[in-house]
Amino acid sequence: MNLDPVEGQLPSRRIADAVRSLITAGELAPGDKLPSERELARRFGTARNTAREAIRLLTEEGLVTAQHGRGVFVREKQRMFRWGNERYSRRTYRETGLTPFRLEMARQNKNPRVEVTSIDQVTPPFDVAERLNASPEEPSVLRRCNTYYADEEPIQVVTTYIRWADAEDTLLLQPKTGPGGIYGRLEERGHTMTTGQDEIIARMASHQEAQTLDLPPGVPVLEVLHTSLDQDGEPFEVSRFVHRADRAGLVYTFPVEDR
Amino acid sequence: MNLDPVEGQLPSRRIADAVRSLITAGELAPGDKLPSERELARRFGTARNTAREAIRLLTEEGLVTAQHGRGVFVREKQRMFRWGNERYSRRTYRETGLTPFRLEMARQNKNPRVEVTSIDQVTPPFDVAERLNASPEEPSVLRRCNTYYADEEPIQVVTTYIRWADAEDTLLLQPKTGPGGIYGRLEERGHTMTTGQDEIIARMASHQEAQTLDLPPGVPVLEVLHTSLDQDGEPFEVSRFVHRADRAGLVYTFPVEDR
DNA sequence: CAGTGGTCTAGACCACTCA
DNA sequence: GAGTGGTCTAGACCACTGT
Repeated sequence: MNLDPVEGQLPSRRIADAVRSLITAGELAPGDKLPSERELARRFGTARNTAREAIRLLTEEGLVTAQHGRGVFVREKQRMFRWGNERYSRRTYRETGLTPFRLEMARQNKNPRVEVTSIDQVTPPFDVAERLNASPEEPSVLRRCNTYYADEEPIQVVTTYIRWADAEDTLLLQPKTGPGGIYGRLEERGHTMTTGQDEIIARMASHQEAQTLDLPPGVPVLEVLHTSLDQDGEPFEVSRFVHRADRAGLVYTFPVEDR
Repeated sequence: MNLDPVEGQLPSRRIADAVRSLITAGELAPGDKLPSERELARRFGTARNTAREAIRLLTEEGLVTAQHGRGVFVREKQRMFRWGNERYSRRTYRETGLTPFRLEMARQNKNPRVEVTSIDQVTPPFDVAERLNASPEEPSVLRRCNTYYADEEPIQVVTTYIRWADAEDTLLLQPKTGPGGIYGRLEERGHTMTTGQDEIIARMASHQEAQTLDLPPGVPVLEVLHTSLDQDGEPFEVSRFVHRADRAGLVYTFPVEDR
């Protein structure tokens, strides 16, 4: 492995550049182990901290990932889960009998599992209250928190908000919401999803999210704030999806109106 | 400023937790200056590197940002630029006479500028070739690279790919593409955008992107790979949008088909 | 057990900002 | 020029992994 040639200003950058070019050149393939921090330091004639700083730079770029006691490895390209407006298509559900999540898992040959982590009556966060026409100052909504697993790996965390008036005395208060899921129960309350709106941002994960999603450092999250509008154009459900961005992508297909 | 109470295992975590709770409690407002690294180290009885590690953790979470020679500051909440399927609405363009970018800039009272950084005939990257039905092994496409600025701050980098057969001998080879922009010229070649598809991922920026976009550390990018389909369902244009994620959000509104 | 990454110490010099 | 973050050194101990 040739690790000498790179010229540069800072020692840490020189080490990072040298390792990065090995990776992009394919000499270090995904899954390969990097030289240890001590070894890099020795070869470049620096202190271990300096080699460590170089590794940190590469980690931040998402190129490598460290494993305690084992080594630093070139990150594997992960298969992507794809979500988007198809997530709300009733046709797909009727044709396959599968929820969008289970359909995607079947496509990828993974074992799906959904864990309902909490169901309670809460005061909605400001952005949710705004979109749901609910009071941000009293416990006006039902909140359902779910974690979705693929082969026991956490993939997405979803928090669903429904106005309390629509939720009380229904199966929405139970973990099992019955046939058709939450949208089935909401139809019985007179809300049919007619329009969807997804607002998407990317950001670094909070401490807690990083733990729940078992996120390696340097991986951002994709956050989708979904609002369901019914036949009267009234919002009746808001969900916040948090995906780990190295495993999830979104796809939206839309007509472009002419006039 | 009360910085003592937090208990925890690691000194660096304890410092980070203490500062984080000051921020979330509002005692340190956006724009406020944190105590210096040396001061934090003194108060917590640690080495400076340990306080520095705490700052690094907070930077990674996107909570603070360091300015060389000035200090570390609580990050300002930035106004969001919102993009999405409205980006391709012809109606908005006809009603306002503004491109989506200029419209969004006008809404936010910012000065728009578009810089065409290159126009050339190239071999398309694999993902583009796939979506555009173009050969990935010969210079089969025109590539146009643009950087978009708001008040002279780089906001997004856009790379547009068009099959060479559709582009040659047109204004698409020039920086100024004429009335209606590139879609105007492509209509003259028989392609009217009828359907759009946006594929969205989030990731950390590459070295070069971080420089072009003037990205602070710890800020991911949103990448949108857009494909335009014409009246025959044939793809005729693919663009890759790279946005800095702390300044940009996406919004998609879509009908939910019933059957 | 040896080797790895994770964290910490106690210094040092540099580049930048601001009064 | 005083104070700040940026980088580096040369050690140290710990927790985890594999043989």
